[in-house]
Amino acid sequence: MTTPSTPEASPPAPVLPRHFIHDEIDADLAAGKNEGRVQTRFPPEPNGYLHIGHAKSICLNFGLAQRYGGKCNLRFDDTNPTKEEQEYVDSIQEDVRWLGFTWDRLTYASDFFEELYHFAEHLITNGKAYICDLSGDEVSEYRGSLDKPGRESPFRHRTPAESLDLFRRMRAGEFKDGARTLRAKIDMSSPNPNLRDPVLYRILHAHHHRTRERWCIYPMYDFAHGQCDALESITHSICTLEFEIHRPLYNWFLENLPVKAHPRQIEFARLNLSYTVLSKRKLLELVRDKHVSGWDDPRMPTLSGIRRRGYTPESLRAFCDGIGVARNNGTIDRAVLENSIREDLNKRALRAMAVLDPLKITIENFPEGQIEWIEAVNNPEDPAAGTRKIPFTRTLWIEREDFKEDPPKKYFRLSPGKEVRLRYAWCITCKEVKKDASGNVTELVCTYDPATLHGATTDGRKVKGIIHWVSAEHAFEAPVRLYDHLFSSEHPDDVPEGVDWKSGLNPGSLVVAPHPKLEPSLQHAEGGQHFQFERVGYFFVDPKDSRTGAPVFHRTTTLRDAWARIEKRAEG
RNA sequence: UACCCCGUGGUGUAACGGUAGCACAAGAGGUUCUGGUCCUCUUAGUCAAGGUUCGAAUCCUUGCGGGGUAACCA
Repeated sequence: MTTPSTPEASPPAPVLPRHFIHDEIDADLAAGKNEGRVQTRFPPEPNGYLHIGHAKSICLNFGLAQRYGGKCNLRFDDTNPTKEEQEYVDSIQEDVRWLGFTWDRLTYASDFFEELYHFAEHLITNGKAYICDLSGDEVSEYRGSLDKPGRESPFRHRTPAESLDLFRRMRAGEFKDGARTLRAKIDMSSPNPNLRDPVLYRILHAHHHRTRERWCIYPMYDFAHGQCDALESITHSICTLEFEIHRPLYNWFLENLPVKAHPRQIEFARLNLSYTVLSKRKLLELVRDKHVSGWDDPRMPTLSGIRRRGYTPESLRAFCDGIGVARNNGTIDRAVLENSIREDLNKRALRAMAVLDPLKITIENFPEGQIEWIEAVNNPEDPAAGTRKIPFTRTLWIEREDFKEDPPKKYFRLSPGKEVRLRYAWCITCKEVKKDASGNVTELVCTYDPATLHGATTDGRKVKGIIHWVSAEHAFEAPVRLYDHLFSSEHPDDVPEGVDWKSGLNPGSLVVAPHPKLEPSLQHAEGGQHFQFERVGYFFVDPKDSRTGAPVFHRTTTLRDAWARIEKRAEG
């Protein structure tokens, strides 16, 4: 007999939090716009690797499409051939797929170069754009400044016929880079500098990663973006706050061009994360100047770096859904990200024992040569993960920080004469401390209580501390890379005038454990697997550097550590 | 100095003129063979001053604070 499922019994579907963009879309839908369609796009420029800030945008754009039963395109905004590369195009697609999203159409702004060119001729013909012969410096001088209106270009009143001829000759390659531009004729005294006759096309004799040498004039972002949106029938063009001031121009083009659709631009605040930088320029600099091993260095906030660090797409999506979407500029605490991966990995990561900073102990009343195979749970959160056997022998490794000769108050771990439980095994008591000539502890001699393998002590004495261990005879060593914040300061972008932002780099962001001792089952760990090293942290088997039988571990994040907090508080 | 946007606990985000809620962080306790997980509880907020209203985080005005904008970048 099965219990009939009642509505109460089935867990409610997770409701993603609403935000202001939903309000806007709902209003558009209610007003009957776009035939009830919702279509978005994620429009990266292929000039760098995607980072976690892009993840927010990806989750937003694809998430909106999912929520409203619409579609989301992936569009490469490739209008500047001097900065864009195929390598970036490839990595971006990989990252979006990895995050778990499937685009409807894969497009490139360059797919629309011919249409954009004709749009430009249309503006010229209608007297709304002209060819300007001013140099770059002159253009910016004529533009005025934030508080001073601009002056009209002397070429502003060229006839449409003359401009059209010049524009065609620009395309034909008759002029050198920078010799002329196509400019919109809008308003040189507008308080919005974007409307002061913005440049639409510039001459660039450059190789483009897709169109090769086909073009020597390229549209500017403003002239390309909205029109591409319209050509793709995008309904809602979501972008970050710094484009807000471009919106009047975005709309001006759509109003003055023969486009069928009129998408709407909506801006939101980009993600900022503490203890890292999130600008492509700075990330590129870190890569180029070798402060990190590459775009996929596990300390990088890039999606490829975060992936190699051991973050899961599920945890990233949960993070992005949880932080909200608004128009306030703010910085998310790194701890929120860490919380999202801990929450995910706690449920799925297999447990194992690994001693990162080993200290040798000898159980003097445990027979030499004897091996006891002890059963250990693979994941207490998931019974289906089963159990495994771990070898216990007379000589073991324990964590050096799990022993203190002079234990502070509330220290539950090993110290002379004190008893602790070895996880899954027996309770031991420290009988003797061996040291080298300079006073460093080299070995502990302990005894074990054979009656304590399962359950408590027989005489009722309490053993509060539990520590992890590895059989010295069976342990193996493997590279274990311990990562920390890339920057020591919480807001690495906030540096005083004249100070290099890179001076905030954390010198301890990567520490390789010198002689970690791992339990034997870990030898067969495969690239891409997640583990929790009990009492230590979550670790990821690096798919890039690991080989069969020779895994390389990356610390994704530490476990929450109540003792560390107590210690820290005691210090100061 | 011009224009635009934004101000809700420490951080981020809800509340759509009607009980200021959630998450993270912080703190206290409980459970636990991970000082993990889990559970309970606590601290803590509407930038300020006026105005409209029976009633304002929400609408208006002013002030203050933060951010954006002057590439032939996106």
